Amino acid sequence: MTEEKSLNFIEEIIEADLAAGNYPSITTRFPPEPNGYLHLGHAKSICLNFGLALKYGGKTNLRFDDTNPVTEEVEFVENIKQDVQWLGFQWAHELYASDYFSQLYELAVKLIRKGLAYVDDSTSEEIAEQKGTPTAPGKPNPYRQRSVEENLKLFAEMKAGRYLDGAKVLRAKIDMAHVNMLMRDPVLYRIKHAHHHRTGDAWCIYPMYDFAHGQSDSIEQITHSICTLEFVPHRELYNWLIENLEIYPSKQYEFARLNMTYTLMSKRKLLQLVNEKVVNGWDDPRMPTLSGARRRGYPPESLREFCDKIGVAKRDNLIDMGLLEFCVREHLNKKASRRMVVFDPLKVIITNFPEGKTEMLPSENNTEAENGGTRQMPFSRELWVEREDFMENPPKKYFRLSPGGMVRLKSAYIIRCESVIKDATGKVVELHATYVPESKSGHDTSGLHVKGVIHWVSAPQAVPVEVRLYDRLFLTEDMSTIEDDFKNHLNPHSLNVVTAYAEPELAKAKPGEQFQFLRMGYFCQDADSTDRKPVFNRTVTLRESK
RNA sequence: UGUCCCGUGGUGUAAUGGCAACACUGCAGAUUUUGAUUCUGCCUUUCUAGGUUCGAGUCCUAGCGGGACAACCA
Repeated sequence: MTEEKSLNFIEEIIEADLAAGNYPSITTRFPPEPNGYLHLGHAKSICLNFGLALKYGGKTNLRFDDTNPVTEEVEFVENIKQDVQWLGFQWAHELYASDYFSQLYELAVKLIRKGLAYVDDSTSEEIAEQKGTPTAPGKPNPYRQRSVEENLKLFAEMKAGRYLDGAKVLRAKIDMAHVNMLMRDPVLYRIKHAHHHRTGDAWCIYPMYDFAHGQSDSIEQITHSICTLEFVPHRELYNWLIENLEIYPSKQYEFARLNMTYTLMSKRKLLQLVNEKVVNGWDDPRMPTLSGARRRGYPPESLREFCDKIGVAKRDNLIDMGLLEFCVREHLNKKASRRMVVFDPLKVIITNFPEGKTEMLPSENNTEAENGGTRQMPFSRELWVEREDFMENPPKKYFRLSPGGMVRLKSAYIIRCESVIKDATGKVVELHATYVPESKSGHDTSGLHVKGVIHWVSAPQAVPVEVRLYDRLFLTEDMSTIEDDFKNHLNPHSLNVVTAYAEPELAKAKPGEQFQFLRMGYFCQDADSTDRKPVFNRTVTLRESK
């Protein structure tokens, strides 16, 4: 019980802060911008932020970083909330950066009064040009010398809608020659005559990220503001603003974002796949989005376990998709009921089984679950088996069906292949077999020992189902290394739809229900299902060893 | 030709100056009415060079390598 898991670097910081009495308790936040759907990378951030608060008895706010009305929508807000809850977390407060627009405006005025911000009439091109480069200093322009009074008046006019988009911006007055480019008089406010999803047309000036995020953290008294590595250079500005605004000193810490093999985490590129209909929406099971994962059948606890396993550090990483699949299988193995479904059917006639007779055989739903129970499967003279489970000329170590060979039909009988029926082209169309009556599953007195066990479905009772077989979205392992269009790397076989024959019990399944199709993988019933045709998504294949 | 961040098995993550470990992957074997699960074993690791120290993956310096930074995006 005393085995202690080592701490990640953020936990170390928090424990040190708590031990030093720097904070009575911690407060974190998860700050998505509602301009797209959440993906696996966000799951890492969510698990981190909410997990920390849970572990140390603090709280976590859900705060939408909605300072750019042009790209943000209510639809995204709703889906983000749903995804966070699905992952299993509950926020202390649902908040919006836009809730603070008035306070933020006052803070900007305060900065102007202190002579630390000015209104600039330059175009964005001019500002970019004056900014210099990482190796060359920027240079100030004349607007930098405007008086406090003039800046106050101009900023008020910006707010009042006196100017067109892009005509003016408010900038911090720091140092145009600073080594950190973000400190070269960063833009704080820009004019956008755009409708905001929450504040409507109340505002025509909107704060930039750097003048909204840290200030929101401060207003909410966030103790540990955790973000990804690309914000490291922003930390200096984050602290500068807090200090000069004289507000609650939240502190920013950065960790490495999640990268995974054969996929992308860029919201912009994912949006492109959706818009160009490369995939069927944000929740397409091939997407690395949380809604895609949910639809594909990934249990939320497996995602949490995954986030726990990958850890939190500061070095760039590329996590094997196989690790996520491992976590998914681990949970599904314990939860999912077993069913038999034949994907590529080959007819088998049991020649010594009476015509018209149906025998009901019990089969275990899940031996891994404590009370998995059993279901009844019809057995009859005509069966479907997997075409792949028969080989006319089998190699040495093959232990499925072959001419004259025996195999166990799972939960049923041992059968022997007596003859192979072919069509004119030589294709195997049917197998004739005999069954061993004494070999009935659970009551086997035959004394036979066969190595192979295969799944099967009774042909007359078989129900056709649509099965969607998903594979990796991209063919390239590390998508961060490509230099051409990412769409060139799409896997043309990422979706393969087949009609399969299922045992009748499967017809009772409901959307969202998860199964293991014996020897075929884990599957989840899709919402596209109809009474006529149930649809199943392949969540993940079974592990396969030779 | 800048500043900042980061270099530990194939991939991740630990080791907090004192025997380099855990997970995933891979390989081999055992069990198995799923070639699944389960179990056992094995392979493979501190970027380089100096320095400090009784002792360095850990501290210092330099080099090398990777990443970030020049949106009125977040």
